Amino acid sequence: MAKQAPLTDEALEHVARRFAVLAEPMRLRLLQTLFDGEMNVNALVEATGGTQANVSRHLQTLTQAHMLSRRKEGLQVFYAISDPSIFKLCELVCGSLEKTFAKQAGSFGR
Amino acid sequence: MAKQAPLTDEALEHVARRFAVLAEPMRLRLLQTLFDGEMNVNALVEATGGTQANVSRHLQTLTQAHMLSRRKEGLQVFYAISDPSIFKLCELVCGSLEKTFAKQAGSFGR
DNA sequence: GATTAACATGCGCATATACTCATATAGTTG
DNA sequence: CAACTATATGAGTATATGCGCATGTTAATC
Repeated sequence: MAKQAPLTDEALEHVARRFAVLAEPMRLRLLQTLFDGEMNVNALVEATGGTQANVSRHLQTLTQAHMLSRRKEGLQVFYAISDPSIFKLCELVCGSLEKTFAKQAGSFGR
Repeated sequence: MAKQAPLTDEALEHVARRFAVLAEPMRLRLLQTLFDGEMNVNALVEATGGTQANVSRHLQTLTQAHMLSRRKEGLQVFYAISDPSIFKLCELVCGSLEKTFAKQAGSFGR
């Protein structure tokens, strides 16, 4: 654990943007679905229950954030998680949320 | 590492909300400032350069998300990081961003 | 109890973004 | 080249949220 140097304003904005990408339930669901491995858009549409247009947009956002990789094969496009830190991030947040919920003892709802 | 069970829609929304709280540069700056330990609002206002009203609002958001603790002492209110996972979260994202920037070789700016 | 200090909050505005619908693009097959 | 499939994208709308300004609230001091 090295001592943290304060981040510049620009760095903070980049970090914030990265968190913002993860701040949408649909994108999290897509990531979660991709935990099992590469998938094409249609499969993701069916797995998540979203519309094709919306899923496509979120996949674009995730790809631009360098969290997903994009591989074209004929008519289909396959997406896969390209940033392993995503797994740990989700684990961390889930673990932290479990503790919070444990404290609140099931009485969550804002 | 246990196998990940798929999260419910409700759980996904909670995770998303948590990420959303971290998706603002000003809130990240506040957290970063609080890495050194407890501080009162005035000190945070000076350290971050924000307005008092804005800092207060962000502190409220962070507290409601159970990331900060709030301690009142006379006229002053002291805030401190109450969720240790925040440190690891920031480390993870920063590390991941460094890799991304290394690939882009400094040519970031959308 | 009036004044002052530290912090919180109501309100309005501006901006960002998620969603839907329709349409465009790329690639395959007849 | 026409028809079809898989995916992407432009336009419009609705909602969320960050910010500034002003004001409210709580607590200490005179």
